[in-house]
Amino acid sequence: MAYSIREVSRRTGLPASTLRYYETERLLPPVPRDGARRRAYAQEDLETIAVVTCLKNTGMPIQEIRRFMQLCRQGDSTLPERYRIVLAHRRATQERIARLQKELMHVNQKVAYYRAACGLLDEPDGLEGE
Amino acid sequence: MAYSIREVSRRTGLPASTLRYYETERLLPPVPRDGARRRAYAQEDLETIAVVTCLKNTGMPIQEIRRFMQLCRQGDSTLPERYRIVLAHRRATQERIARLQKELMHVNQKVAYYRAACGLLDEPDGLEGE
DNA sequence: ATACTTCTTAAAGCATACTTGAAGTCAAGC
DNA sequence: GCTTGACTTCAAGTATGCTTTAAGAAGTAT
Repeated sequence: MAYSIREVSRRTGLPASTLRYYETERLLPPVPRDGARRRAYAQEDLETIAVVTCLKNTGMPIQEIRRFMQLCRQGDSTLPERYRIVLAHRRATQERIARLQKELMHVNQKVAYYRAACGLLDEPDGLEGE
Repeated sequence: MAYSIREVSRRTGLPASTLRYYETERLLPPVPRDGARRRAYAQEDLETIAVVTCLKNTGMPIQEIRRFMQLCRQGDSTLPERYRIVLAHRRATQERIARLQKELMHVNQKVAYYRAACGLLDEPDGLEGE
């Protein structure tokens, strides 16, 4: 039921150095060690890492992730604040997506422009794979 | 028909320091100067800045933006390469959006979890604005 | 028991994208 | 004519998020 840092790295796709970094930055709780002072991750730690990764992938800065994860370790009294944080973060993420989609339309216009412009050149092959 | 750096900053929302930085990084062509060696941006430069901003907002790193903008200044012979770049960039942007949307679902699950968990507490007010 | 591998910590280093500071130029207002 | 304010360049500094290095400990294979 305990995973080495190597195994966790394999499962999460995160380099071991990053897992150590997250721990020193207190995004993860102090991971229990084995007899040789090596990290022995529990299932629970894997789930914590998944949450951190989700927040990171949605653009939350390390500082805020630390804040949130610390609240998680402080029990039910922090539930309302955690709720406010995830609500605000959902909003922020929705706005990021909306902004990306808006910019994507500009990129699409560029694609259309270049497709037309290239079509007028002497048919450069190998561009049909789209 | 010529804009001061201050005016361009106001129109684009980018700090003057960033406009200078983009120029030294050759994301913009050398901007023409007035009699006092001050930048006098033309309409064309505003459009160039808009393109740079679009690429930046969609996550393209400075290096690649420089590459693309340099190709733009090299004439029609670079059209096929520019086409390949915008195609690849569209793909990358679509993938980024898709990944964000996937992670957003996880965030939504967190929101639902915390809404329920908070509902079981003594009704903390001021959270209904969603 | 000796070598190899994998881990440990702490500190330093790196990449990216700007931002700030210092020292100087120039036109305008008082 | 002197100050003020907006600009100039160039170099150095900052913030974020890791990654690498150095020095060492412990378990494993020969």
